[in-house]
Amino acid sequence: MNLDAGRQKGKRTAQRGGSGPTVADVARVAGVSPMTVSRVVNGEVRVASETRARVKQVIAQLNYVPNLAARSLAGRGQCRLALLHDNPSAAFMSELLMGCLEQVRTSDAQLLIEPYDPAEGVEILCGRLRQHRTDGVLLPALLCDKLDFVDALQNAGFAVARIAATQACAAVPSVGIDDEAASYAMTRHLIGLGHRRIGYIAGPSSQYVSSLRLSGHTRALATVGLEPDPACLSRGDFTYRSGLAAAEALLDAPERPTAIIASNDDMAAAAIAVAHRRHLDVPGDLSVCGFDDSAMARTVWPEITTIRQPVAAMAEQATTLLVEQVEATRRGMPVPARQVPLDFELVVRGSDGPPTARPCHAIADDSTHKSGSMGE
Amino acid sequence: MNLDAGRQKGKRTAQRGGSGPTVADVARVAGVSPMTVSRVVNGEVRVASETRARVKQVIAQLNYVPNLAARSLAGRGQCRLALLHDNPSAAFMSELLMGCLEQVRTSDAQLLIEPYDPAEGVEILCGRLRQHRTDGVLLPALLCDKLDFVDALQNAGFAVARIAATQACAAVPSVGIDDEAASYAMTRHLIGLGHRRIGYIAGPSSQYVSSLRLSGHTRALATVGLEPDPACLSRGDFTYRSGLAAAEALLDAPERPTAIIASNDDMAAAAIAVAHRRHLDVPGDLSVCGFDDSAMARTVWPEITTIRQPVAAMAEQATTLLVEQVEATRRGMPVPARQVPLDFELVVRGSDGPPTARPCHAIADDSTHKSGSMGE
DNA sequence: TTGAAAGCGCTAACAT
DNA sequence: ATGTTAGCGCTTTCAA
Repeated sequence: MNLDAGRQKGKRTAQRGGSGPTVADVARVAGVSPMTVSRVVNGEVRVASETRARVKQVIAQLNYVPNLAARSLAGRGQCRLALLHDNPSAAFMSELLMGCLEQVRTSDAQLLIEPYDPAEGVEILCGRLRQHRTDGVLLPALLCDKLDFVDALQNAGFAVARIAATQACAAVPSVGIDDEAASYAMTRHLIGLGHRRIGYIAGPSSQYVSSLRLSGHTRALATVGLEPDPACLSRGDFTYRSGLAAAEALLDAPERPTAIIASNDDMAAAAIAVAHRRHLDVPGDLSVCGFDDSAMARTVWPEITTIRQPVAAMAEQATTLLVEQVEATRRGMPVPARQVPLDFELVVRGSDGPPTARPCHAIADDSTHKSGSMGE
Repeated sequence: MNLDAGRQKGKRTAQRGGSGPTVADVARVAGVSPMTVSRVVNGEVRVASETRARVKQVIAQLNYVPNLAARSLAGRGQCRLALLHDNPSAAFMSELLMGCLEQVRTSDAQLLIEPYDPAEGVEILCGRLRQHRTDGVLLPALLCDKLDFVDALQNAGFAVARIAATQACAAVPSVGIDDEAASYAMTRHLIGLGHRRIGYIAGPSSQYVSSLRLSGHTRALATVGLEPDPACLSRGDFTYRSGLAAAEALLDAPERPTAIIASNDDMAAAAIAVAHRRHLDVPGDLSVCGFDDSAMARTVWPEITTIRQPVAAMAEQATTLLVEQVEATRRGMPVPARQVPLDFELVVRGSDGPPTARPCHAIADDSTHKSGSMGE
């Protein structure tokens, strides 16, 4: 309200363009010193709870927001994080960015997006990072599974956090879902619908996540006494094109599966295309499920039932972890590498249904089942 | 090298953790005052070219980088930009973000991502923006074509820049490609390949961009004396699903087209799916082209020949424009709204070829034709 | 538990 | 054309 009352005394306040109230303003109104305000804002302990309450109240009343520039100048040195970027999926990157940006803003860190070309060595990369005064590195999917790469980064003195890693590694902080459990949930879902003959399109065996997802599938099968059948297993390399061939193979089997689970959405979309080419109705004649909830899952028709990773949340967590680490290291008290497991979601859309039963074409759009999953 | 030589004299230099050399360091080594260094760094005019050279040299030698926090604290008040976000395409957003971030960093501005739900009124939005002390708003695709919305924002006192706008509007700074020209180029490309019977899947007439793209197509047709044929025109609403129906209609025509141009990639992908369902080879029996170069264009098979908008570049430009505007306004000297036209690219991939000729299945991968285009 | 003083790195506004 | 002075808003360090 009469905020200016407080500002009157300032040497030459008010005329500044944008900035709002400062610690000094708050201090004056609350009748304390700027220092105390600072303490309250930063949640330090040694403040009388009475004082704290009063200050908080004034802060709210004045709508005070700390000036980040000033804050970082004054010491609590802003840390610089680099988001390494080689994952070709724009959708993934986009959501990742949203999460990082959000957290980076509240932690008052700086975020650089650093493209990484595997062709250039880690050495070169480290050089570039150092030039930018990078403190910590955010390692999203794929990249974070190259353990020696991660190692090299750590040895070079950078703090590291892994996002959506599938290789376990206790020495590095990580956030992610439990792929095995998610895959298990998906197959259980299909079994629950009544499917017994389920084709599976696995990823390339060179990627660890492939075996993780496959083993979740196999475990689910086992719960109803089903043995893995070679005729029901086919491999792709996560591209749409490879999904085409894999789906053809599955549907060529003497006894056609009533459902196909692809280990990512691109391959699932390909499976749908193949089904359509053969004039099979999806999900009437064939259920198809994916994994990842990428953009593809919602653009093709019918929309794909899939597993959603909370990418933004993961990015936020990872950023927090990283900032935590950097600040701890600065104070010379390293923290243990935390592993943060996050929940996945089984998103049921229009591409699956009970076997052989007639279409049920009503798209069960977007009703999502929350599904807990605890990593390690 | 012996950077410390310069730092020796400082009261208590060196021991700081991250930060590198400061203006003072540079000044000392160069034998000038900090102010002069500041002037050189900011490219001010009134500096003897000799002095400037010397300072620049020292800057390079010391690897000096200005501390943004200090800079913004000291006055040249960092401006806050909000990127309004309602475009569902993650790929678009992602690239947009990359561009913004890059430019935001070099202009020393702050970027907030502000989701916008059209359901909430502009009023609410403005309130939120003001709370965040927003100076300028970045308006990407779709949103920026709602002229009254843009107006409201300007009237509320925010600087605005439009990205990939299709509605002309001289009062607001904009960057984007010339959709009409791009569409013209695409059709000319197909004509050059020998196609004469070209199906076209337009966007909904409610979006201005649809007519822009359609008219470019029609103009190209006219260059070889072709009249627009109703049987060759079909409409979708930019979704994959609508593309399915539109393509069916086109291919049901008594005289089947030898090529289909869809006015975005999702619908083009749908057209390919329909073609495959009918056992038509793409591009052997039917060429299919898209628009936008979205992720879809490279995930389906064959990969889609399409028009690429330089989204990142657009975002950079727009950010620059916006910062320019905000700073001008602060100094009370408003600048005219600039319209910046950017070049598009015709990206030739595997989904098109000469009519009826046999496949030529060799994917002409990623060879891209630069193609100039001047807006308005 | 609180406050006072000093200064982070930079740049306006005034000297010179 | 260059230098001086003073402070941006905050936090650190030290004192009360």
